Amino acid sequence: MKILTLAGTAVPFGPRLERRLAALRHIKALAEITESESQFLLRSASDATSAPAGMELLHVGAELNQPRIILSGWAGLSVFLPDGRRQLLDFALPGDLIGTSPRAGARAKASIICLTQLETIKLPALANGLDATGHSAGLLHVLQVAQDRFEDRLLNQIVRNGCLTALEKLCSLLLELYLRLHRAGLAEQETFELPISQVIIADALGLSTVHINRTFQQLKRDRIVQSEGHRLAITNFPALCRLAGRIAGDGGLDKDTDRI
Amino acid sequence: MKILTLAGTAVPFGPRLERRLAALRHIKALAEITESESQFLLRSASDATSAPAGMELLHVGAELNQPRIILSGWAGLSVFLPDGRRQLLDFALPGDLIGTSPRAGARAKASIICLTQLETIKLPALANGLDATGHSAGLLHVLQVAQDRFEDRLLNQIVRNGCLTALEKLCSLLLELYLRLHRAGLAEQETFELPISQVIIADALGLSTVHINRTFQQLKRDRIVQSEGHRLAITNFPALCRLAGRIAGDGGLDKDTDRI
DNA sequence: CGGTTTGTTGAGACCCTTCAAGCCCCGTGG
DNA sequence: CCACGGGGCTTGAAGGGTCTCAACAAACCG
Repeated sequence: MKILTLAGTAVPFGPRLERRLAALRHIKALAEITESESQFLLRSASDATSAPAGMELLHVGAELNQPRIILSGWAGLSVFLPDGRRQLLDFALPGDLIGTSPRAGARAKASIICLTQLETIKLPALANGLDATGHSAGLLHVLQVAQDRFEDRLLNQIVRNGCLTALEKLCSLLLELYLRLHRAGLAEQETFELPISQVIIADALGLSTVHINRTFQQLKRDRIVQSEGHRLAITNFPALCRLAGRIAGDGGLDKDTDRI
Repeated sequence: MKILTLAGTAVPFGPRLERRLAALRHIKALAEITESESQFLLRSASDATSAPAGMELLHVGAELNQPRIILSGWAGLSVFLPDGRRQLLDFALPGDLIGTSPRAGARAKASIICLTQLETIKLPALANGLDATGHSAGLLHVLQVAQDRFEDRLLNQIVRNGCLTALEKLCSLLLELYLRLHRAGLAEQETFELPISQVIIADALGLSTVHINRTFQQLKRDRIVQSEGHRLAITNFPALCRLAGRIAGDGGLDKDTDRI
């Protein structure tokens, strides 16, 4: 913990420090940053804050100048139609960067809603005052990688909601979630925590909850997945990939892209 | 045409110059650029090239380092599934910038297919060697605005394909196309050229061509649109907006955003 | 002019939705 | 302690939206 030995820096200690280090780990998983950039982040990160499920973390139109890292819990990028329908555009999982954009002055195009209790930690604005502080290259790259993955997920979501059947949609979503959680270290042995209700999955896939339920049952009946409580286990990975539309063969775990 | 008077620059004249000026107009419609940036673009733009319908302009995985402006014709961002299904993610219309990204080294996540005969003009790489040439701020802003609109359209496409009915999907798409063409100066009196077949619309909306056909007929029967040949006229704009899910009221023409 | 693409129409089947009801779990309050 | 209520999960039945298949007309193109 050589960070603590740095002269003149007011870095917290104990659990507060741990949260910041966790956030830093997530950042470093996106792109390589310099030691001085790490220090900058550690110093200017806030303490972790918690928000209850259902709370709106970011309103449509809000300026994207307040980056946060999700430490635990799930959130969802949502659009609400005038008549009450809701469409989930994307999930935000632990380790994901939200509330920011590589484009200075950009505004949120949709709300971010807590799907579970959510623990986040605020970071300094990464894009705006970068040049002044001299921490540009690495942090900019972090933003760009995050943006790149986000765009990948949007494209996948279009294909999912566009031309797949309900079974394929569900497989595609479960596979994406698994791969993302796996990369974040939150999935082992093809098993992961799925802390959201079937209502939310229905909103993401544009299906009714009743049909999500029946489709899920089919997936279990066919021994492709298996669940107890909120834990989901993939028991036939190749079949899941095939149904999800992924090209047969490897599971894509070794690839560096999110494309499914 | 003071451009021609510049000493030491090899700017073409006649129809070749006209194409470059058209491309420059499209760029300037995205964001303000300096006079020297304009000169840079005019000098390094290539001549216009034409590609037939069906041709693949950009392959998945290709590096996004060859910007082009569409001068005429339509293209489509497409994903192909192993079993032959196709999903159109986005349309590229005259004036749109393709084959580039604000992220240096980014790669195409989907193919770009000519939907009609397509006339394009190549520009110098805008993102890569920017700092060296000194043409950075304005051109970077152009890229970011283009990217921002692209992202807007992706989100709209998710909502469209996610939780709308066939009628609503079609209205939403027609409205987006109208607004984009209107901004590009290609629509007047709520009438525009729709040079694509119903098959392509079906691929974009994730519906069968048969159902697109019937839905289109319903739209005409309800006197919301009207068509002769490949020209489409919106005859009940408020109704179209309402069905498209837009909040009742203005048509959104005065707003600066693409959100529908 | 023939062949291909596009638009159109009908009939039947299938996927998915809606509505309704019941169950289980859990937190709340009496 | 139990009663109560709410949210999530499950199930059935009926209906509708959309698909597939098939055929044909019309437009387009070489």
